[in-house]
Amino acid sequence: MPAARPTRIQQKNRAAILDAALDVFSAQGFRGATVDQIASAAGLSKPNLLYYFPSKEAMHGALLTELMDNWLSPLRDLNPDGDPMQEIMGYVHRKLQMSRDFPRESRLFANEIVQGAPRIHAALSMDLKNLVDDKTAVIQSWITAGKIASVHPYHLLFSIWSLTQHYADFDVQIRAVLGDEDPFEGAPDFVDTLYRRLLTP
Amino acid sequence: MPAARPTRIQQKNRAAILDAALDVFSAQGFRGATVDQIASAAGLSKPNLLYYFPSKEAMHGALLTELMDNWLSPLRDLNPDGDPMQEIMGYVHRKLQMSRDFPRESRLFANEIVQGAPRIHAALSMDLKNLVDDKTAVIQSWITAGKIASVHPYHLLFSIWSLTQHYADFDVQIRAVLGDEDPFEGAPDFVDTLYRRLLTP
DNA sequence: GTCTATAGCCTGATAGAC
DNA sequence: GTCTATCAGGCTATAGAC
Repeated sequence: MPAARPTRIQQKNRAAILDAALDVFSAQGFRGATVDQIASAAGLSKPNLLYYFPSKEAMHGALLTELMDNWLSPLRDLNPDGDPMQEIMGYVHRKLQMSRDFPRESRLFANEIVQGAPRIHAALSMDLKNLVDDKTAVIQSWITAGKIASVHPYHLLFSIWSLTQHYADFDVQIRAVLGDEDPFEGAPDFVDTLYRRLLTP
Repeated sequence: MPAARPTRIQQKNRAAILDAALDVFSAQGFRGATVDQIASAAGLSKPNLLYYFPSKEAMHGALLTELMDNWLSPLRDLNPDGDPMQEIMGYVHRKLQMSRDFPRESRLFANEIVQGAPRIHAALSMDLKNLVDDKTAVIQSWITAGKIASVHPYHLLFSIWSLTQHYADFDVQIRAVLGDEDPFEGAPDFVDTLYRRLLTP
């Protein structure tokens, strides 16, 4: 018997569950989240939720793998044939926008990585490493060609990740410091200035 | 009856417990850590550990408050009367060193803040905010005096925090990408270049 | 597909002997 | 001060009716 195609209800429930799971996992971490919290956030009973996903671990894993691709797509889109400065600035701004628009995703990964990335270590040292090796080579070629100033390409990427994701991951701290001011008001200007001054040859 | 002064054994055990708790909390977060893990890491039985601290929560709280002061001391030391560029670069390098030498402390705070800082929210919006308001005013005065280039002082601090602490908090990711290379080999040069180019008038 | 009820495990904390 | 034994509550996951 062939595997049945998911019905509309199944698809809708599965999506609602993953959205609720993202809410809870990103706010509490894997261990801090409970299946009950996810179930009520999704508007389902706990056993019903476990009808769609065999375990709490399965939900978490599905989220991580489903989101990993989207998370890395801005870097994947860095175009070796584009204008170097424009490509890097575009990457920076797209990452900052993702921090603003998808803070839950950022915190999901932050939770996982701060605690040693037990569930995505393979993806980091394979997929991520390969992608980064590829793109740092591009950046290095731009440096060699004199299109941008000389910096360590890996640390350049680390700095972009840390700075942009900081606005999502450390959101409460930033808001505690800024008070009423919206963090994302001054951020685009700041990162723009920073990377232009760093990279202008 | 006056409170008895702690004996040497008490002091030694208390210190061993806090060190073990820092190990476990920083690696697993509050919810992920178990009292059993902390106890065996400290070489004590679980009830004995709970003889020194009334609860798991108490250990966590003791760590956070004890470490908060040390964590903020580099910023507190920013000297309004020193040479502006030298003061800021000194702050950057000291923060980077702390990331290298005290990664557990960095991850303890990262865990707490990513999950909404439920236990240190007051400290963030009081102590931290006051300190930051104070120091950003100093930085702004340096900008007005033309000693450093014009940047948003708050976002400048955010960038320093995020970039330096990234090397501790996202250590596994960085090592997965870099392979054998030591992250802290290229980091000091990179951050030095970055902030000099950003801040040179 | 969805529920109520519950099994079975883990964990924080306590009792009480030494 | 330190231990063994254990309680009580919360948690993941399953059983089984509908």
